[in-house]
Amino acid sequence: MEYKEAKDKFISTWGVLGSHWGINKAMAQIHALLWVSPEPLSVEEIMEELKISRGNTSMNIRQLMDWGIVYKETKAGERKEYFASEKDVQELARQVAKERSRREIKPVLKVLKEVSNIDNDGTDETKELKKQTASLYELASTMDSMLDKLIAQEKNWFTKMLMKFVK
Amino acid sequence: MEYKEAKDKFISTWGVLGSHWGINKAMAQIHALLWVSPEPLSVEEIMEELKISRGNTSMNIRQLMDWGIVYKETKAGERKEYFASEKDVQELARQVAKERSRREIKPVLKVLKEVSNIDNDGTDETKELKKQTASLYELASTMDSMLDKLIAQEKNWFTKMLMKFVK
DNA sequence: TTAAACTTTCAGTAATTATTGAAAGTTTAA
DNA sequence: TTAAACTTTCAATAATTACTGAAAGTTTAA
Repeated sequence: MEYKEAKDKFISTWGVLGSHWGINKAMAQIHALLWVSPEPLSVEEIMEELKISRGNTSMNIRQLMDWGIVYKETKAGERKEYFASEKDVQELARQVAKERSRREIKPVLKVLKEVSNIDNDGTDETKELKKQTASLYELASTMDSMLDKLIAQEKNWFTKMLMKFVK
Repeated sequence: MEYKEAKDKFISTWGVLGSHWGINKAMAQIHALLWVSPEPLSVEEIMEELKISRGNTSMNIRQLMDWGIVYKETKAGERKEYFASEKDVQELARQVAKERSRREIKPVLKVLKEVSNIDNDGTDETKELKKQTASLYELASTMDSMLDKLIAQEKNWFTKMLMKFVK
């Protein structure tokens, strides 16, 4: 496999993975492109490489910056903006964990807590609702605590921890 | 909050969470409904409760069965089929982990391995592509090994493991 | 200032994904 | 058998989501 083919395969696969995980294709592909690019890229270059419009590029770069995994860079003496991705895989994992926890897990935990704490009126339905949402609450909060730990720790903590269990 | 309100809130929240994670709303909501239902439900009952069509109900129940988290049950002397969800939260987590690993992580690992192993032609671009896809490969395979462990273990392993890190 | 070089926004449109509902298929009791 | 009771399929349609491109906005150098 040649460079170009391999790169395109990676970008395309990353796009597909993203869409399975609720991240739009363009956003995932821009990230993939920057992830493997040795130099920061301009909007023009990204548009050109991925064959997407200026608007689409601009909006998705912004989202990647909101997620904290893409940065704006300027080259001395140039007006144009360039974009580069966070290159450290641990840091990438930390940021993604942090954002998904904040945006998705935390709000669900809140609902699970509320629902599992409704008054017990003694019916089977209510008992089951309380029991089942409480058990999901436990699972989700355990997982979320783990993510919080991960987010708070230094870079290598995650891999170190995983290694204990994998080896 | 009353029973009905709490239940609807849970079902709706589960639907939203699903769509953030690439699972369609109807599928997530049917799962939520069965998860908190003390008794198995018929297709009619599910349609009625969630206000969705027969076809939609049927197709999504089938997917839930493919995922291994919903079962068909028959009541003695009745022709109609009833459906019940796996009620154990650990088992639910195991099944979801198993399916997502199989459907999404494994194929991505395959691509990452291929791409990171292309010939090094000495250019910066190729070096960066190899380096960055290799580091993703490491992360993803570490995580996947963890999932495999989880999938293979007895029910409590997951929580036990997590507890070590959370406490 | 101003105008060139660039970025962002957003209404309109395209593409994708989910849903319906009726027809086809299946099972079972009589 | 057969026909009633049920389930599944799938073409048509609706709903959602993503994308485009031109206009508006911003920044900077002269």
